[in-house]
Amino acid sequence: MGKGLSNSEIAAVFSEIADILDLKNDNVFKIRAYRRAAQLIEGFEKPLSEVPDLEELPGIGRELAEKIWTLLKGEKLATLEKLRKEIEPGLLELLKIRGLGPKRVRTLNEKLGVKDLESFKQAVAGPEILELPGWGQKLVDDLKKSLGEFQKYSQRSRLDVAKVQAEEVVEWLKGAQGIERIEPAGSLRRRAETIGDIDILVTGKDANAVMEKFVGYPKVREVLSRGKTKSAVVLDSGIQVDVRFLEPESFGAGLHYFTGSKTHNIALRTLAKHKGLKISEYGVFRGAKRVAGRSEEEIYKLFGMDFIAPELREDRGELEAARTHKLPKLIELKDLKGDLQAHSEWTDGRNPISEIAARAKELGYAYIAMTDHSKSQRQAGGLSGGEMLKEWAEIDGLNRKLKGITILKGVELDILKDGGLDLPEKVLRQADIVLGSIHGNFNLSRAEQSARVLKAFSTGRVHVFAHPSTRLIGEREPIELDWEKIAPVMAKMKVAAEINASPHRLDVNGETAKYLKEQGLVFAISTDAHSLVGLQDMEYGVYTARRGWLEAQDVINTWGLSKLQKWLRERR
DNA sequence: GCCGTTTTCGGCCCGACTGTTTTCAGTCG
Repeated sequence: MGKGLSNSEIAAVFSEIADILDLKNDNVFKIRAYRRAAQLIEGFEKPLSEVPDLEELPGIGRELAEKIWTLLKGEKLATLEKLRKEIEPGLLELLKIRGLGPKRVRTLNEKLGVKDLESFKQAVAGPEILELPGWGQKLVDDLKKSLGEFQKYSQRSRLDVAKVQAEEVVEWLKGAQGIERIEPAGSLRRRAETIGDIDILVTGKDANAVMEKFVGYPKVREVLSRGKTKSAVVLDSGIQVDVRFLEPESFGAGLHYFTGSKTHNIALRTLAKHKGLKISEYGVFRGAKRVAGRSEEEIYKLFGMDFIAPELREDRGELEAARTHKLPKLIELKDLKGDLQAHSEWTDGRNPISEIAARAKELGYAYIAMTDHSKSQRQAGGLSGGEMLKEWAEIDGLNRKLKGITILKGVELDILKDGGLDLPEKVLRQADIVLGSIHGNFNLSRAEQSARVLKAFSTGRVHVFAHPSTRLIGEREPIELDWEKIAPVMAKMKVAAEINASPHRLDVNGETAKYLKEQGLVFAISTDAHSLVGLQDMEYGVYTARRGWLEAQDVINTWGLSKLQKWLRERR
């Protein structure tokens, strides 16, 4: 592993600089430039070290490019070191508390000597805070509440958790009078892997009725704001939900605006400006005249663009592709003809193979791969070569009996620390499909980790690289992998990249998938189900694939059984 | 700090909501 910083680490440096500048009340546009750069870098699909000319990136000029080079060399950034000395380090954390921005934090610091979470806690409890101009009892009470929430719920929610709660709120709101359309927007609509707040847009005849209905939702723990067109609440679960009411002629514009992403919106807005148009959440305007806004299609059309699916709206080239009519025809759930990772009671799954196969058939699949663990996964009941052969014999028997579904004889094979395979090749040769997975030694360096998987793939026995990064969302960081080196070998050895559909994993993620597709790889979207319910997670894998610009043909389990089998055998 | 088919200087996205105010500051998205 080199000492240079990764993209997300560089993004974090720029975010920190922006925060400190904010606290120092520096030039807002300079601050915006740093934040914009941080966002760009965070979502950038390949390592910045491989970008020949950083200044070509939008929002990166000479100074930021130089700073990036410094960080890539593993050197410290003088700017940041200097700025850090100019403020109390504990103040940065306070900015994350709802209701506390740079101005208030600065006031607290200057007038009351607040320097971190602890001293802030004391300040809101004491009497002096109420003497500050503009600080009343209500504000202080609100800040106390946000402080409590910050300590309890500082993380974002997983996509599946947020989606279910949003759907419940939508159902409830449909009971309000005069509702015409209701649509969740925001990162949830873009199917991002984690969700901050849930945004729901509504249009109809009676805004007041909608707001009244919303704040009366039984699972509301607290109403944060209640206005004519916008209200916000916190649910019992801790998730914040915002509801906005829009007039029908503005609904498309509002939906677009609140779906984001922010960078996508800014890019489109900039384009609009060049055409003498102004975009807001109420529509697209030429002067005072609204020229579009009822639907999103209408807005994109105005700019000569095809409709851009929400999953693509991350400012990763979608506007240009829409303008030149080169957007991908994104994969859909109905394109899937099978599931390529599932576990049975032979190892750590809950159900017998027969039940899983029956459910797969109900889901409309033509095939399902049983991929129980290999022997190193002791805690999961991993199988030895002999036991694996017995499981496959059971599958042979089931396949002779079953109609309308084919069970593939698979294995989720551990890639050992040294890159060795966890079962003998002569056993693996009898499998229909072999998934290679990492389940331990997560902390190897980038070089060691990459060499490990490359050695495993060089055997030619692995068909799919399963949950490559091994990250668990909100729980475990991804391992270090050098995709620049790994992708060409996977392409040559015909190893597909898995998009693990479990909402805990979503691995590979959308950005990586987009990059790997560009390197010529194919993909498997698999649920990794350990129960019958788990088989239904496929939708989350499809969302992730769509965020990676994948089409049906890029995904091997959209193929018919015979085409898939041919691909699986071709390497022998 | 970035950027340029009106500019290498002078712009940079902006509206809603709350609280503490009598017209606005701060925060948020």
